[in-house]
Amino acid sequence: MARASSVKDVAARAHVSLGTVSNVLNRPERVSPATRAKVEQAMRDLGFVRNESARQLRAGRSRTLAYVLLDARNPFFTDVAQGAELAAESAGLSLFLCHSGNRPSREADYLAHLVEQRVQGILVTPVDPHAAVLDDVRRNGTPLVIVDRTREDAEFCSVAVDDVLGGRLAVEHLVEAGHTRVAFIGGPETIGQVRDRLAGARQAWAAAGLPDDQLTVIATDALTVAEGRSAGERVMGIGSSRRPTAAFCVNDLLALGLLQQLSTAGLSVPRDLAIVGYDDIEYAAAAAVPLTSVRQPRQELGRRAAELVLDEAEDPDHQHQQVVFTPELVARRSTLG
Amino acid sequence: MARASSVKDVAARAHVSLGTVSNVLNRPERVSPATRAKVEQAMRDLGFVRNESARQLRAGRSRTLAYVLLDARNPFFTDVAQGAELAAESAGLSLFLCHSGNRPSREADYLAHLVEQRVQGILVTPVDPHAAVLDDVRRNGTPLVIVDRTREDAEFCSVAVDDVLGGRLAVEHLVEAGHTRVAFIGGPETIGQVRDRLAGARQAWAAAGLPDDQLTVIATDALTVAEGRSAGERVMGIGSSRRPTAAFCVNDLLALGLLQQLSTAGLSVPRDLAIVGYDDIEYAAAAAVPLTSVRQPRQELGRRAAELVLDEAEDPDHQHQQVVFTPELVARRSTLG
DNA sequence: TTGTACGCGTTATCAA
DNA sequence: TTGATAACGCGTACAA
Repeated sequence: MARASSVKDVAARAHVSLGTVSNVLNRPERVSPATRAKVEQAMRDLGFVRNESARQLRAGRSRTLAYVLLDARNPFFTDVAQGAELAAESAGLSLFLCHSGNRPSREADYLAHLVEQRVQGILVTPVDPHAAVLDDVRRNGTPLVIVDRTREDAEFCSVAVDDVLGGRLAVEHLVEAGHTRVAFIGGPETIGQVRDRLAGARQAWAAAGLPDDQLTVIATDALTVAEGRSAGERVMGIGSSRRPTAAFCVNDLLALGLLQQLSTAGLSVPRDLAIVGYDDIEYAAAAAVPLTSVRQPRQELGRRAAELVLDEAEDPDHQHQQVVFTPELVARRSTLG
Repeated sequence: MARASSVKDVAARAHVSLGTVSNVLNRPERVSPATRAKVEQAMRDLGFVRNESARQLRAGRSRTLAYVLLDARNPFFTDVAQGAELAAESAGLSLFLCHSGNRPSREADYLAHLVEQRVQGILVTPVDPHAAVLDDVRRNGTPLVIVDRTREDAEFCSVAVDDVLGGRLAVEHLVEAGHTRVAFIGGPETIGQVRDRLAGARQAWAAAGLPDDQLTVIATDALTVAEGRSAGERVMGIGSSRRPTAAFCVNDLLALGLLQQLSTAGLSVPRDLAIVGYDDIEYAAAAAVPLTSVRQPRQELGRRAAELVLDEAEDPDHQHQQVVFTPELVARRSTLG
């Protein structure tokens, strides 16, 4: 396949100068209709396509945003991506999704590549929000916004959801329904979300005057359906006199696994065990027993993150902000019997 | 924030010429350890980052692949993306995911942008495999592979799965289980997959010597959970003497919706209705009643597509290939009672 | 071993 | 209205 044609080729074919071709592209009003037609014809003949690398080299800035995410298979992240996509589109930009698969090395690869590409801005849900790679990006001057994670220092913009509040909402809901023995299912605690939601759960529990030891923590190794099933086995292993009557799962995948395990074992939800999930993914409402869940404004999260990164890119007086959204409980049959 | 520093800045700071800096980057063996150290120190001091646009302009080729997909929220596509990601990684490339959201205009935007970026190659699951935008990409010389769709002409490489066979496997499985009234649920028929799987279903049905009118087609407007629920209502509206005893759904989302609708209505799966889905997404095995489903080698699909696009990019003698993978039925409780 | 000079494709300035 | 030319940052052939 021959080398793609350039403005120079177009100019030659249209018998005009290179500057005129450029004018046709960038200030068409300055060029006479006749020559413009000639040039446009030449472009069609040659199948001319602007070379974005050259434009960018010249302009010093690109027309793309990127979102580096942990796991494209988790609907939470793809919804966030969708929100960012909409914001990017209305700013006339492309959004590239990069899938780190939870691996620090691949995440670092992508970040480095994006910085080298001089993208306008990067959104990232990092494996570890304190990793030095993020600071490297900052030092190289590429705007970066942390999504769904937070850092104590105010070196970056971030958008997140109030997970402590989310945990509180979930447990308050169960307490109001009269439950006095509840299981908290989730882990590992290295994940900030897990810690925060547990903290919120404990706040609500204490506020209701319930004894500490009636809020059982069942630790999992990951936030997956399979772990949910295994947690279900452990819950059922608890003697019935001490068994919780409700469970709060750190995310919907766990809740779905738990639900499946219970119905396999012939138990009924919510009669034998009420369940609250977290994230309100599409499959939550579509489960065999529709799942009560804590909904996060996912699209809004992505949209706001994209706006912040653009502000950082364009406004010299940009101030970093930590945006915190408010979650909301959606009650369904898994707690309403 | 100041302009990012260039090789020129590094050269000035290290008191060497610009060519030497370039040598440190590209042929470090040619430069003496002493000056090399000096240059590397200057790079660190300035936070120097190569400008990929300039490199690419010079080199004429980029270091990225892209996958333009229909719906990032469908696990099928993200699994394909994962396979492509692995292949890209082992070739030392980045893979950018672009989400068209099933909209032809956004798909066209992305394809145009990628061609302008001169990416090494594009994988695409197009809204319409016959759309002219694909031919435009080809004419501009960017290698392109069609994923999970096919075209009759051999203008492109493509990777797909044998959907006729998949349809046959599903229905053969139901026939072997003794079902003689079966519903085919899916649509719209503008989607090639729907047509092919239906064709396969009919083949198997005819081969078993069963009468045409006992294979009922229930058309849906989309392949979503919500449509599955609505299909469920329609199935249940059929008088019990004529009601199918099994359903074959064109994808797992439909099957999950159907399953949910049935259990809401107090019917049992598979006793009242056996269900076969398609795709074998993670949630299929995790459903309240684990779903029998037709599995496609999704990661393999992505991996192979990436390999083909790289071959097209690198081998001047490249021949287009239509790769067709073989699906496989995974039997679970939704048909095994 | 190090330095100089040119070109990649585009855009913008300035002169004609 | 159109044309000539410089510059963006990098890589490389060639000269010193």
